Amino acid sequence: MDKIAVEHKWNKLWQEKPVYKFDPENADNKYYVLEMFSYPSGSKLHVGHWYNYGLTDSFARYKIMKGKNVFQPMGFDAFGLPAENYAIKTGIHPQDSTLHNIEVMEEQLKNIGALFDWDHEIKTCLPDYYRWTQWIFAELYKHGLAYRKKAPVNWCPSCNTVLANEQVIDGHCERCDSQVIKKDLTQWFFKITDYAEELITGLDELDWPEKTKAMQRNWIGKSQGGEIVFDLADGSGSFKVFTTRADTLFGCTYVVLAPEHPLVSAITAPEHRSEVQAYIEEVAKTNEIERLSTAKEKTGVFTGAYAVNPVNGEKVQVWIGDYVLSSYGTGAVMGVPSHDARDYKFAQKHGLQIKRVIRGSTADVDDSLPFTEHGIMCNSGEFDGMTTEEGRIAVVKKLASVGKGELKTNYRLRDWLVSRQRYWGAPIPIIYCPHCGEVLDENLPVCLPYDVEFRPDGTSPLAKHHKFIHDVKCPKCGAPATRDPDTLDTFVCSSWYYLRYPDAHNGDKAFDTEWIDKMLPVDKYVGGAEHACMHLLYARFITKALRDMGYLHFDEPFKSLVHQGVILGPDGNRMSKSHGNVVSPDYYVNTYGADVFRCYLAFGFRYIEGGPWSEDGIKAINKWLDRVERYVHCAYGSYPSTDNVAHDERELDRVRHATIKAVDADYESFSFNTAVARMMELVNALAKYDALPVKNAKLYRETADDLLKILCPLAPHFCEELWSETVHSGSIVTERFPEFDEKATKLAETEILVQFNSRPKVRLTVDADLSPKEVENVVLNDERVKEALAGATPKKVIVIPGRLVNIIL
RNA sequence: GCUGGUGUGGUGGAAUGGCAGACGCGUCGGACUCAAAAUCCGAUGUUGGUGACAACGUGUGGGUUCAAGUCCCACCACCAGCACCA
Repeated sequence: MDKIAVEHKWNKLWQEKPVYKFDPENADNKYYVLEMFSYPSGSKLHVGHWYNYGLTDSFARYKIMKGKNVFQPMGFDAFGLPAENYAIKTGIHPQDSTLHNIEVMEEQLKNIGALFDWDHEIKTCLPDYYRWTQWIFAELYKHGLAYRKKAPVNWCPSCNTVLANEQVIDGHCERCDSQVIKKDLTQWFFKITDYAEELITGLDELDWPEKTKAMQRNWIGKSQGGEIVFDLADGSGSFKVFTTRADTLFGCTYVVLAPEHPLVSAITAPEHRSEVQAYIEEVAKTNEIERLSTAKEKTGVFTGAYAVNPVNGEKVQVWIGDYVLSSYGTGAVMGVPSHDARDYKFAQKHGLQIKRVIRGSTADVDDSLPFTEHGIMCNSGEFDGMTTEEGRIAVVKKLASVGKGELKTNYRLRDWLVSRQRYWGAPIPIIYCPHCGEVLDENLPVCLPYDVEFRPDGTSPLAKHHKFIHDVKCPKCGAPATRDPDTLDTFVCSSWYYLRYPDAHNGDKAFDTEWIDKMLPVDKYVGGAEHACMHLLYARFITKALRDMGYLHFDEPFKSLVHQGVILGPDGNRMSKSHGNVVSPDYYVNTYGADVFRCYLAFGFRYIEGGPWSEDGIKAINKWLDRVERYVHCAYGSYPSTDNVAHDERELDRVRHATIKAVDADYESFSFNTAVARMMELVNALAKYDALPVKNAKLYRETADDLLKILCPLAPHFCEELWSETVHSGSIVTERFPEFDEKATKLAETEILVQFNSRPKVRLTVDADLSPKEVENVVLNDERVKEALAGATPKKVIVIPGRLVNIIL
């Protein structure tokens, strides 16, 4: 068969007259399969696209054959930096390059032969989509989940512009290499922290890879402890510290405030002022990467002020240090050098007192300082003898009773900064009025103007578009006003696209609530693991926020998640132009065809693992499909029918049923490599059978038909061709996946291994349906076994039906 | 440092606690052929033995069990993510 010609033929026929379509009338039986949509880059589909889209399509096809009403849409995450950077380099407008790239990619995607539902296609850069992205911003705003505040951003003083984190390389600007500094700018945030707790607890019920759930838990960083009030010794005020180890409070010998802490300038003593000032300026210069480096020495300066340890009234020094983060907890920590490695270093360096208050709970522990293990409290007054676990609660409760503390849970998760000083994104629908201030623009879409100077020169590109910024009146009072010049992070676009797909052409709303309540959640979501803490977290947040607003009624967007592995270059490195190890699918697709390429990707790797590319074996897959073709032709050739069923026919039937059973389970669990292996075994069985002089044409044909059906998800064009070549009418694509007969998967007789004291000794064949007791009898009465026993009486006989018998002497 | 994962022949990779290495690749041998390609058949964990066979063998060291790649404990290596989060 000329596989490539055959693929072209069926591709064309299927596009003219689709053989499968999602049926909206049958939503009760829906199965929503979703691959993470792709960024429309200028280059061709790479191996990773094929791996993700090709094999997930095989899964979707399997589900269709299992009778599911599968919905598998496709679209493009079309806003974003690369298009804009490309425009800066070449002068080609992002909209033009993006829409062109999408056209090219649509064609390429069709070559895979996947059953994407193009009627529901989404392009996030078009107004009929981003209009609703803006609507989501508006709804979040109305519900207090979108707000503006000053935040530190990466600022390049030479280019005079804000940089995204990815554009900061080792603390320097990627374009001009000058040192990046932190600058406070007013930015829009989404209040994802309101959902921190539910985003953690919700993970428990999700069928997601443990790794990904762990990453999200870690990212959200729940931490239970207490806030403790320290009064200033001079009575001029107080501040709080957050700690998870209140049990060590008696060992607190100093406290450290973040340099940005609001109290710092007020409490600094005159003789320390110049030193403190210099330190704060020094800190402002260092970038965040350096500041947060664990390797960096713990620096800090004394403010000259003293605070009172509320649990024992002791006076302790107040320091400032850059290792204390203003954005976490209260921006202040207590220093307990005896029981915290970092505090220990700090205290040693600055000559601060070290006071032990926890001892080991058993004598044999190494209790040298700093002692960071759990143990028993000592030197802690009334709390002496308590375990650290009891103490960390008891101390806070005691302080709470006198108004000096409370139990508190903190999260590491920060609110989501969504402002981007970039052109190619969805404009933020906010208007600034001189009289009314910040006003939401509900007249959507706020269209992104085409004629914009997007070369970076220090301000947001949209800020220079006079008409966009100024041609607007305040919706409240009608006064001349201005628009927000920033655009939304593209992760906002991708945080809700799965909700739009089922209702992609709805012109009245983002989606119909009743309809998406039926269509969601996504039943199987497949994409790269690199999105664990970004896209996958944002999407969960947006779903929960929309649920609380009443726009939908489910808690999680993606019930079941699979990460495909990464196909590396032949050298074991990630494929990249700089490594020069990029493998293009085109050569293989043009040489062997899309089906062979897909089958090879299926067979060569564990799907979730991936691995280095190697073309060894792609020929073997090609050869194997040729064998399939040969035996299918053989089944429909000139062999006479006969009812003379010999042992080997039963064996063929057994392999057939066992294969259907195994392949069914393999598709279900994305184990495509073993699915192919099982099918190879079936072909081997057909080959043996073919060699027999006596043939049962009916069984042979049924087996060949079944083989084509179970292979169809991985090689749809190839199987369709053979299906139509033989006597069948209609498409194989929508045939039911064959059923298997459990009884038929087993042999009538099985070989069992007889072990003596767990060592293999004798093999014998017994009827498969014997009970364990009967097997034991047969074995013990076997001549060879008797001989081996030599009259000895077994102490114990262990029978594993169908497998082995272990005789213990 | 923390979290998660991985570790099996020359190689990609299989194994609900029950005969490790399925299925392929590669290699070796053979058939067909004038020859080659294609195709087909056979062998292929390591070591010893002509041999039936024996011993060893799933990163290392212990343990549980009649039985461990699989379960438990301690470690090593590599990969990924997070990392001064109080």
